Amino acid sequence: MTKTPTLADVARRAGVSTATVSRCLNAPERVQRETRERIEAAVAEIGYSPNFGARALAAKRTDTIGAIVPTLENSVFARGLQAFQTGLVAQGMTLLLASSAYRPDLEAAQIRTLVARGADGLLLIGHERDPALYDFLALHRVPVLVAWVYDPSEPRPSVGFDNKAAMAEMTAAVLAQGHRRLATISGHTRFNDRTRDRVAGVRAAMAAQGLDPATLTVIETPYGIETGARAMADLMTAPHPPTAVICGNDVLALGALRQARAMGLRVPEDVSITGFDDTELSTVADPPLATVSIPHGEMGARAAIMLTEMVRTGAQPDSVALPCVLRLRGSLGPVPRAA
Amino acid sequence: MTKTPTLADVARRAGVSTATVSRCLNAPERVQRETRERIEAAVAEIGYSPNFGARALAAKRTDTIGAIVPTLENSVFARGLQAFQTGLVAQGMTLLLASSAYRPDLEAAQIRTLVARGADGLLLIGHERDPALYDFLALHRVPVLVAWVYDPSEPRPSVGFDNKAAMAEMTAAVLAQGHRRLATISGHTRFNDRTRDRVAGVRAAMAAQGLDPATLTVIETPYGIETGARAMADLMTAPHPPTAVICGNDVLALGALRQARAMGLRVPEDVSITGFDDTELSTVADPPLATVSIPHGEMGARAAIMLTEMVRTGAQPDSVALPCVLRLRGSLGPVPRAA
DNA sequence: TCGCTCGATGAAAGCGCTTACATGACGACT
DNA sequence: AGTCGTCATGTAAGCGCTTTCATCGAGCGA
Repeated sequence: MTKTPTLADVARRAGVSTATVSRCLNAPERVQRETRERIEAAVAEIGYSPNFGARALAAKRTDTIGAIVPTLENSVFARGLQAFQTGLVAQGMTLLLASSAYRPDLEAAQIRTLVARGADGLLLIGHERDPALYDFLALHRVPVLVAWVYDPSEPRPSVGFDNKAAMAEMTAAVLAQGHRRLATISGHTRFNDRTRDRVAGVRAAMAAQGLDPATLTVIETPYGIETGARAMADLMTAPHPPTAVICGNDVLALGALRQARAMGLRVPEDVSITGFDDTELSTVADPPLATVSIPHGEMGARAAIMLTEMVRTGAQPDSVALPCVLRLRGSLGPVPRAA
Repeated sequence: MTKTPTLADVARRAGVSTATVSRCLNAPERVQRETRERIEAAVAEIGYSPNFGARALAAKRTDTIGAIVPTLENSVFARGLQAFQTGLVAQGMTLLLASSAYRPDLEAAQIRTLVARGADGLLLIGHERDPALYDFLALHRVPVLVAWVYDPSEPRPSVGFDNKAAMAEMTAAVLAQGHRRLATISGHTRFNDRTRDRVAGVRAAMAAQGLDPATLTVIETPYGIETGARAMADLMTAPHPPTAVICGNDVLALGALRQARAMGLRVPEDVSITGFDDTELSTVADPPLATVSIPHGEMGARAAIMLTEMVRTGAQPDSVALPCVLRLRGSLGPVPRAA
């Protein structure tokens, strides 16, 4: 069992000092061409690759970015994360990933873990969390970028979209179809500013049309097809069922859609259903799901660039708002005559 | 700007040596109760947390596990990964994640990156890759666990399922419905043993029924709803269209389903369609998709335990086969009379 | 009481790399 | 010729932790 080669081995072999080898690896332009070639040859010959711990210790950075998402179960975050990861790789960074199962306590633990693991920066979803966590991050000088929301009033930079405005736009489209009895199936709004903003968007759009936002029925439930279906069942068996159900995301909406079918309700003739996210599945549903399309790829890519910049320069960039676009598909139709 | 506290600060404060503090952190039972309490108090007071780089350098491990999946775009890998990540956290490990976009060259680059980033072990999807990569990993003494397949004949341990057998089972179910003109929409089989095994499974089942496997029409295409739809269009406009289309995964199948609907074909009356993976979307499709259910969660959780064990003890565990189960849903029906 | 063992702790040597600073060679300018 | 700046490289001091080995008492059997 021979030892793994070190910088010193390379230096010896190339007949230079370790400093030169280090420079050759980190800033090749600062060493003469001839020397560089000699070093590169030595590296190749003995199969050297730098020791991560030593590098991290000496350089005080790991070139590693942490991200904590609520879940990977559905493709809601997976797509943005994919773009984020790809973007990081392009910047020479690596992704440390954790998930919180939508639980603030687990998220807090993960934040601490990732920082302890040497994450140079952190991507978090949504602004809302215990201020102590932000203090902790400030103490450790770990820059944070918040994604999936855009809120310039928050002290931290974010990259995402205006959940409230997007949902208001969708609601306006629903109202334009003549619907007046609306219901919303939402994720839990506690600890979750995205879901809360979306519900607020529905209410805002109603108010803008002179409707009383208090008449909106809201069911909160964990994200999931099954839970969406159950919520739908509750809504439609109530005394005055809504004519349109605005769901907080596509997964809930697909559950609602399935449930409607199971109850013999036609969509959109008997009830309209809308989603949020535009996961690729929404086009496969029957009828295809009307939803709000979110720029996952753009958001992930931008996040990678912004966060890398923050880590490297310490800069505090401006928040970036990305546009959402309405996809008005078959699951949204005019209000039924009888209603 | 005060410096972040170090082990030495804790030691000074607690009136002990750094060695004792280190022991207290890593093997608390080896230091006397009273001393331990003093140290713990000091840690809390000055808000100490260990430096990752230093620890990695001195201990020669990072408690970090790397994983490289082909993509996060769809939920095929996301669900297993979610379980894997959760399992790792339970073992005190952290996940370094990369994706390869199904490209062997990118995967190779990612493998090198993750090793350079100090991954103690690696989770890879499928066995097939350049042997030089396995040499590289052996050289760096990084244990590898292969997931999403089960193949005890390979030299490396794997945790997953027998893709060929599972697909053969599904095909047998299709044949049992009287279908004889079959087609398969598959992911690319080059560099991908999973897809290849699945196609082989279809052929094996045909042979078992005395059919000529050569009569199977196979279309290879990248994974995606659109590509699945296009493949379906090609299949159904050919001279002798199949009566059943067996897809290599759910995403392709959902694309095929959508295309069938677009072409005015009824499923399963005119054509049957089956998938593979049992993503949660398959129950939402109309008709619900017949598919092979894969134990994502179990696989991810087992992988986390096995790989942690490999890293900690250097053991080479036996491969683990997990059972798949057929979900025969509405998209599979009897062969049409006219066919 | 003596000699031992054993458990708790300390001293100190790295782990492999980065980087501030020192050195020396070489031109260019005065 | 003397001075200075520049560039390529070397020297060496850490970075903060783990771990080996040594030390020191206390407890214990003879």
